[in-house]
Amino acid sequence: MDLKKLRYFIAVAEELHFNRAAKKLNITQPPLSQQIQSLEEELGVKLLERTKRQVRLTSAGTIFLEESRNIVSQLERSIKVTQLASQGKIGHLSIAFVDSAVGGMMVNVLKGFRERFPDVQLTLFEMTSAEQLKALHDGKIHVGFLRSVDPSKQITSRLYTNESLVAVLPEMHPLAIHPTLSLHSLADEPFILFPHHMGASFHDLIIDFCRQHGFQPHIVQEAVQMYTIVNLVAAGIGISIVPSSVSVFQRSDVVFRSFNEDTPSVPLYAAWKTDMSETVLINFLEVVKETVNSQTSKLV
Amino acid sequence: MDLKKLRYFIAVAEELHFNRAAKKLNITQPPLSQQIQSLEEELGVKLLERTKRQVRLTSAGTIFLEESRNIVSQLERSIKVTQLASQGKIGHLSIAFVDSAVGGMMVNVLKGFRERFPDVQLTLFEMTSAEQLKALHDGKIHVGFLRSVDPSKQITSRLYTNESLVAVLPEMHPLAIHPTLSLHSLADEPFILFPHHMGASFHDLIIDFCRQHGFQPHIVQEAVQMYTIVNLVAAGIGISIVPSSVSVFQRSDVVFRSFNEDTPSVPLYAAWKTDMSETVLINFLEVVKETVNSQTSKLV
DNA sequence: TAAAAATACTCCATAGGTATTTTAT
DNA sequence: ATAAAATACCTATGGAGTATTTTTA
Repeated sequence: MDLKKLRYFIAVAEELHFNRAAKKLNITQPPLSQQIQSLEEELGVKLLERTKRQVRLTSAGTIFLEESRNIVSQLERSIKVTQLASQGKIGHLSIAFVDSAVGGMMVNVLKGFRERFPDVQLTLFEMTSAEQLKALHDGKIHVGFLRSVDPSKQITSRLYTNESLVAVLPEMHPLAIHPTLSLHSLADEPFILFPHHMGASFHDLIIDFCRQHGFQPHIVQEAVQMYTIVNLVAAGIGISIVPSSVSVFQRSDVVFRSFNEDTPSVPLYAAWKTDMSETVLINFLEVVKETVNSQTSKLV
Repeated sequence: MDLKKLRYFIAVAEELHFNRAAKKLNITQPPLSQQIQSLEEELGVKLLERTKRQVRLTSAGTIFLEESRNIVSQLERSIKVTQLASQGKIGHLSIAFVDSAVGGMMVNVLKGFRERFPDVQLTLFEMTSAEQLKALHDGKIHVGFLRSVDPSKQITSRLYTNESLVAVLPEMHPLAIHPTLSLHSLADEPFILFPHHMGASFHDLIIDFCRQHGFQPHIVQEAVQMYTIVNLVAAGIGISIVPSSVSVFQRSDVVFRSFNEDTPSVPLYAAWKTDMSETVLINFLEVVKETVNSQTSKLV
């Protein structure tokens, strides 16, 4: 069954005149008659009554006209939807991020993407870096913002930002009176840290940083979310070292202090499955790149 | 756009393998590849990812697969519906009848039709014969059961039944004590009759009947519906003469009495537009004919 | 090397064209 | 006599076939 036949039938049913319909369809009358005949034969149904110098729809023809219109318009709609999907203008994108990334440019990325692709549905997940890598492998998310790279070639990463480290202290802490501090002054402090087993990289970064300055931090508490760590510091459980972007999350009883020393930089990567070539993702990564560029140029 | 392409695409999308899909479609692999290519070109969208020795759907392809399935199944449904309509197995039929016809075989006709064509919707109207002829001309009803024929050739009528006339008397009327009566005994009675202006034939039939037996009936009241007439008789307004089938409508205070004389017969016709060739109507008239035959044979 | 899709090309079915006939008013 | 659909016949596009090449795991 060719959709063309349906269009031809619709034209004849609308004009109730083979010649006019043929003109409208930019063909001549005989092939139109043939097509309608073949359509009727294919259905085994008389659709049109050719009589008394005029064409009339049979009742079955009336029904088939309605149906044909539906099918043709549905096909047109389907084609449009498919084309929009292939251009990444509609569809769905699942995005994960480590909680400490929210404070940075993430919100600008999301705003920019939503502006350019308002009909793409975004689903956001907060996950640790390790959870994100697993979710990427499993195809649960399309893209992640995380702090460690995958060893395999199946995941592609791109550096998004590099942050320095800052100390988090209770407001009443003696060291809080200075605008900056030295790392070794924290040597005897109780530390709250991201757990090693949930992602070695960030944990080890802090430990190494301390070791390079002559001490082994005394860990009294582990916590997964950076904002949990900040809250624990506020409660007086201990102090911590976090990526600088966490400091956008201000709360009472807590202060952030940068170090006199150069700190190691904490990377934030955007990561996606290497073989994932969906246009929604390509578009999203494009917006990510643009956002990074515009932010960086502002800083200059 | 040929629906064939959609079917081909569905097959490939289901098998994710051109050779197997081609086998399933009873064609060879090369034309299948070509058809899919031409479909992709027509849409301007890559539907399938041919890579690494395997075929995969793109996300746009996934959407188009869903859409294609819908379109194909809708087309199949549309064809079926149209075929059923052309066979008169679904659809709609508007039927009118004079009120006095309900008592006769009408109910058997309706029952028989409903049995054979349960998916045809019937709409019933009670109308006078004149109203029915107008409604037939206007295309408001498909078929009518009425007591007069249309002079024009546009309406075809077929005799359905012929009834005799009976008298309707109040129960307490002196003439009611006899099982039958003579027409001339009604010569001085007050008559309730169907109005002349609403359809001359039945009115004139009664008048002529009386005249042939030597009197002019004294009309005290007119009423359109036969059952109204019966109720008026019950109320003591007068007496009347009605088609015998009206007597199936028994009510207290009223008796029906047949005449000693031969009465003129009152015809009941089925009537329809001559150029109306819809199968629902043909089927209905067939059932009408069968019902008449089976009823008649029962009487024998 | 082998499996699978793409390409090359051949053939025929059929859509669409022109010319003409049939049909109903 | 004329308007309109059907029919006859021709041409050319393109769908399906066979044979072969390309690609990649």
